[in-house]
Amino acid sequence: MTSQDNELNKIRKLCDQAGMKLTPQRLEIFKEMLSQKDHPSAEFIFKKLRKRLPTISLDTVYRTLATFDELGIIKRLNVSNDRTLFDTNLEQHHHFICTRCKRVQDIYWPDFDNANLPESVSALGSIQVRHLELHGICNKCLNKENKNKV
Amino acid sequence: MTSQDNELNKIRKLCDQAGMKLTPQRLEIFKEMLSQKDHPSAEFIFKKLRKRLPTISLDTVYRTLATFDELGIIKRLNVSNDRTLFDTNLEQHHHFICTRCKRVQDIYWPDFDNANLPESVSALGSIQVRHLELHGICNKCLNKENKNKV
DNA sequence: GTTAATGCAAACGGTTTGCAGGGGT
DNA sequence: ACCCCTGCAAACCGTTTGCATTAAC
Repeated sequence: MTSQDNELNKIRKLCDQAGMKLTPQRLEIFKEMLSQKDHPSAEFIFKKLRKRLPTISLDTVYRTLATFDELGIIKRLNVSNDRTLFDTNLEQHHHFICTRCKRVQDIYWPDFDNANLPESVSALGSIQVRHLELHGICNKCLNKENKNKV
Repeated sequence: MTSQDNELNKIRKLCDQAGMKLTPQRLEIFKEMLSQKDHPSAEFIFKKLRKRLPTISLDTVYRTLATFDELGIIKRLNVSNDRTLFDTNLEQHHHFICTRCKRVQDIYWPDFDNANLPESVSALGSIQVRHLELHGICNKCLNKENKNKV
């Protein structure tokens, strides 16, 4: 069984369970999302897919991503003020956001995930998600900066 | 010297240093922001101020908050998808966001602020800001829930 | 008097929605 | 055959901007 078949089975099962039709658009959006290692916006997915599916519309991408988010297949991110990003990585992880190029990189820090919260914090309510956002300048941008100086 | 005078001196100095005029709108927006313990939106400030300054416009509030943000007097928050919130708390702190009522509470956790980042994380670039977002249900909403059950 | 800030209204841009036609089951 | 999904276009809504007027310096 190829990984293509695997993906197809996965999304077929997911649509089935949710009582949704498996349309070519949903399938392609699903595949495109999985192929993205970073955190694409709806518009990015739309532009990539238009090459394969010339008639696909941006609002279908939005609708589908919203549905996938509700089903828990992907997650909406709040990291940017201007456009919503989507995350296909469902593992517990955090983000490093470059203030220069806006790239969002995944971070894993299990020791922090497992650390106890201070009493003063856990007393505020029932805490379900802990998400760390680091902001700074990524190596790629730092290197560019150094090259310009020389 | 009253705290009113203190505030007035502070904002007067800030405007002066930035070569900005001290207008009644700026003064009142500044005062209103300081009086807010939570994280108001531009529209919230606008609505509160309209009682005192009936002719103030929403875009002046936006412009002023943007200016204050650039001057470092306040900070923009990215925590909500729908509206931008502003934070007057300049101390290093984090946020607990109630998924039910959307209230944003400040969190202090100096041990975490001072903890070393894992090598795999610090190697990604120059990290300047660490901001933790906890999501869950705040006590106020939990209490409401319990009352409804009884 | 000079210059920057305000208020108005209109633009903007990302996202959502109503609707009619089309495609999956 | 049924009904959900799509594509189109228009609405939506928070935010920004151009411009003439006004007010701070």
